[in-house]
Amino acid sequence: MTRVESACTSVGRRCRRRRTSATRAEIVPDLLRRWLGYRGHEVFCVRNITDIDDKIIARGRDENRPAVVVAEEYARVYERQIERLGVLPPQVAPRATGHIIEMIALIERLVEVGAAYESGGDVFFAVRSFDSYGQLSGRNVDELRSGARVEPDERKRDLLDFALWKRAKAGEPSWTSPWGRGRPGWHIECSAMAGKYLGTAFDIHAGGLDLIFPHHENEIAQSEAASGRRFARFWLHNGLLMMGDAKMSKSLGNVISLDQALDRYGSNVLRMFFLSAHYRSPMDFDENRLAEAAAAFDRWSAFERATRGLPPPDPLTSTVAEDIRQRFHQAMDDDLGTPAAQAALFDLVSAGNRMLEAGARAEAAVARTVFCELAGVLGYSFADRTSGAGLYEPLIAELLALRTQARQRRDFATADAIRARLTQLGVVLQDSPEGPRWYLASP
RNA sequence: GGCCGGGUAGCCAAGUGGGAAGGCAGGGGACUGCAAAUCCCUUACGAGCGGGUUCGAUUCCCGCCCCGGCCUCCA
Repeated sequence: MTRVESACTSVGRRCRRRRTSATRAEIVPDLLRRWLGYRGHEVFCVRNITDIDDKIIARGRDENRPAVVVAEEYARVYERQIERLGVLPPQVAPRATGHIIEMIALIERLVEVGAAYESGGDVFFAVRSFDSYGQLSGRNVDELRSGARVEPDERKRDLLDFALWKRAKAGEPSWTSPWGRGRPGWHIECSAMAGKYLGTAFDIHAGGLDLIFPHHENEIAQSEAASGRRFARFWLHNGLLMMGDAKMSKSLGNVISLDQALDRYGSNVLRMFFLSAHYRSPMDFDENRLAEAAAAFDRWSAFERATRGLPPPDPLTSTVAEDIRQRFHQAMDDDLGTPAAQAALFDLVSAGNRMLEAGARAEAAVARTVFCELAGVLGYSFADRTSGAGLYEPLIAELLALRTQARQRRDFATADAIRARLTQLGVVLQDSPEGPRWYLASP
């Protein structure tokens, strides 16, 4: 069993930033999960949702509704969106506000072991009490201190200490605690929920590179100071997704929301976009990239379509397909090397098309099987676009027959008009030696 | 200023101390009534710049330039 915390997702922090990792921080752990699963590991995945913070409180006040209600609404919208992206749902998606008791217990423990102290209703983590603080992000406590530009807070013993519990302010949601009414600070919720659902020590913690400091660093400090055990064995940090300068993007007309992108391109294309670069590299989000990804994915779906009707492969193997499977495995085993893995898939598609061209149908069927298997591991799915038109299917067939008749009497004007009209209606027509084929345009 | 990551063809993007993957776009050809799809050929004597190590560097080392992140509250 591999225990994974997929990402610390905060509801309050949505899409305002020029640079964000939110979507990638969902795609990347999803990829890891799928790959581990394919490799025979059982994966238990938790996605923490932070549903209480300044922004949520502010929004609740603006909308004149309880903050937790607002938060839950946004959380569900978020989850729906991520699901549309084809991200497998986690086994557990705990909410911070449902784990106040666990957080309080954790903070009490930290106070007990001398890693935290109460100060006028606030509780702070004493950073200097934790020797390896800064290790994950490669920071040194003294340098951090000299670089600090914030005015000293007299309630803290040390500038670097961070809040575990915040004394309640008027009009804010608060909970009772041993230190009076208040609410949790940022970071502690992730430690509490990870501890509860994954255990005090677990395998992999994923998240955006932007969270490495201070959030992940603080999670480690809190969790390890309390448990005395190693928190996460491995960290999977994804590079950021640059949304570009909002003004500039707007003038170029390439600013697009995740929902819009999903509507326009579908989840496969989004996935192609994200997996085209290595997960640790930074990448730019703009619509030209999406259009390129769409063109690239079209090549895959064309192959899938072309091989759909092939008889299932008999035991015959294809050395070409097996070589490619090897390449794919090797690329993915080496730190989820999706660019190389996908390159192998593109080569498989080329080889498969050549098999088709050469009439090697049995071998092409093997290529198809391997292709679908591997693309499936990456989370791609191929819908049947040659059916599903429901009642219209017989009508399409009828129009195709009319067009074929027109072509036979060399009435190309009529034939082309039928094809053009069908295209307008979202039915793509392609002639082949075996007769005309059609499919519904994506997404 | 400090720490970290990155600069590879028109665009995107890998691997590698010794032939620079793959995709998109472009050009030529085959097939086709046409189109689409597909196939074949083609597009970096060069990898931000300058040094160094080496028989040999895009790949290692040093310096510089540029881009980005973090270094602060909040998430």
